[in-house]
Amino acid sequence: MSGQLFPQDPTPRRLALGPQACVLGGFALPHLGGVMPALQAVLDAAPLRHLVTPGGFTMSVAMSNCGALGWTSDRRGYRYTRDDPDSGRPWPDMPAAFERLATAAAAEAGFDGFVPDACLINRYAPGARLSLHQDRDERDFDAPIVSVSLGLPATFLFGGLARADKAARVPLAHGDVVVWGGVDRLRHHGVLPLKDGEHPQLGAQRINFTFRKAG
DNA sequence: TAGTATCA
DNA sequence: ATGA
Repeated sequence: MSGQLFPQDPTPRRLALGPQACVLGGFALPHLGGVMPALQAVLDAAPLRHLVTPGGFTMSVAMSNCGALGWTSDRRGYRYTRDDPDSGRPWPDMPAAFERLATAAAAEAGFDGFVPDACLINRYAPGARLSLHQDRDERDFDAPIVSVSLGLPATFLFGGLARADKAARVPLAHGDVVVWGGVDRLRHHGVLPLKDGEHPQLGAQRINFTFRKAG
């Protein structure tokens, strides 16, 4: 039962996290046939890597990107770049299957016309985590954030505008999508350390896509 | 402060 | 496991 927010409901499942924030249970599942091969191609061209924070710590989550802009971090700070700093080449194009999934999920959550130009790919091995933070490196905060969960279940933290606000704990399963925007766009969020396990399709890992309009 | 460790 |  761990991570099963929506046990036996066959229809579109939604859980409100705020006025303009929600979880869409299992929303990504019908799209995965097109998404998984594309993911493989993206990671072949831009391998996952562990970024370093401005404070000098290596992140436990391994990251890559596709789309016109990619999120990166190093000692100089956080930013979006056109090129992969590791290869010097542009980030791989965002696969059409990725963009369709993101746009459909946003529309389902009430954000019509979402066109992401950035997809951050996060890979969580057991133990990997992401501490509470805000997404504030984008040019404007008009567009929502669309976050897709694949593989092992995880506990998502959804806090408030202030970092000290108590964060809700939301179990996320394979295929769940979280969308937040509008008045909820700058809410803090994170992921608890991933528990060990084995997923039938993805093995001992969790993959997360975070779609944004960064530029 | 997109981090970690330690200690209640 | 959870929070300071």
